[in-house]
Amino acid sequence: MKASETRNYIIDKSYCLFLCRSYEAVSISDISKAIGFTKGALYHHFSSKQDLFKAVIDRHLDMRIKAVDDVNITVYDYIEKVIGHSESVVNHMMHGELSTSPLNYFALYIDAFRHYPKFIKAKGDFIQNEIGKLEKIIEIAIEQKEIRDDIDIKVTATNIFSLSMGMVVDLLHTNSTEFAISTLRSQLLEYYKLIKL
Amino acid sequence: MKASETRNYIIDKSYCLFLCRSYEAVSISDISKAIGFTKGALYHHFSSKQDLFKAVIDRHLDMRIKAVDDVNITVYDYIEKVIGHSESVVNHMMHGELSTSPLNYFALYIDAFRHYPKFIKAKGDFIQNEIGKLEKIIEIAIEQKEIRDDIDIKVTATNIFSLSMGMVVDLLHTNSTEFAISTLRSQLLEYYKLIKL
DNA sequence: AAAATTACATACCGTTCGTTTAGTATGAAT
DNA sequence: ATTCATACTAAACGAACGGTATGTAATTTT
Repeated sequence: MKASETRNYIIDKSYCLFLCRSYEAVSISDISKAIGFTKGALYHHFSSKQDLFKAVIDRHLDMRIKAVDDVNITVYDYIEKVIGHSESVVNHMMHGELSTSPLNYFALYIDAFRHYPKFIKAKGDFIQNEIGKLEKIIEIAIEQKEIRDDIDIKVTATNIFSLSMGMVVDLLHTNSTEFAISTLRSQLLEYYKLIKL
Repeated sequence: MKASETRNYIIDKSYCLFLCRSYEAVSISDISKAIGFTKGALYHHFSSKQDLFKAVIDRHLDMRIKAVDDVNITVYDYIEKVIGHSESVVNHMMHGELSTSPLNYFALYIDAFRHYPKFIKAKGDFIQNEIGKLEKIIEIAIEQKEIRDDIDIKVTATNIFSLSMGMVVDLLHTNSTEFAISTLRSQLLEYYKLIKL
């Protein structure tokens, strides 16, 4: 088999294991068993366990998750987009080919933070950028008289962002994606109701 | 030394280790070194690693964190209480005797979920109860004409709760507790501004 | 004071860890 | 046909893992 194919194959299989258990809890032997190759083969493609883990994170936990790229939309459209995006992310988590709990994704993030230092910075930048875009959207929405002008733009952006993050906490305890998404929708729309003109 | 004292001493020391690394990453030998006793002594007080871990969680991650016990307060007072409570929790995390990142607390929660099943239920009940109390407070606040009566009580309670949870995400990327707390204050007060009469 | 229990230390169990080394088919390039 | 890198297997490495059996000093109970 071609090297790059095998490499990706190993990464994908390892991803499942790292996702469902922790970095330390998954052993090289476990992975070797899962991929159907010996440990030697594994070390032919990756120099160490950490090297493999980094490859897994790069491939599967990268910041490709951009809900919004255009700032020329209304706040209402932004909220709709965020809901839609959250829905697809959650569905992918829960009902994807490897159905797992959001808890596991959280745990994988933390493992990434701990074993792949550059990741925590990337994630921070991502959030900062995401809130920045939202501020821009709110600014425009005020000019366009979509929403009230007596609100604090920065804080409002943070609030809306926090609400979408709050869903994650929800998901940790309720196992129904439908409920979590509908809660998120209610929360965001309630907030929108408060700020709209 | 008395048994119960030694036991608590071991729990406290283990707590530091489990907090800063993960359950799997901390070995019995690590703990043995940290407490200055041998492994044999350790297994005299605890029957297994998991048994020790459960004791750590029971002692240090229990649900004693109740910001509010009285529902006969205004929404404004509730918010002030939550801010004050969050402040003390965060300060304990960051500037306590063992100064550590909120990331570690998150990780410990997840470890507790994974290795101490009853914990996830307890935490879920706690959140449910917390939001329930908040609903009651909001209900009264509407009757007392403190806040608007055209809001959805359940959703509003969830929103306020989500905002305080959002701070945690903040803390994962900013290392300044002052900033995180002042952001939380701004967020909650901004929301209060929107719902007050 | 004798007996029994407690609180620890010492030494070791079998297993598994991440990693390395040596060797072997395979297929392309010369 | 021979060379040579590639993609893998098999086996072993020392270190560390969680856990236990046995021994002993100190304390408490009788």
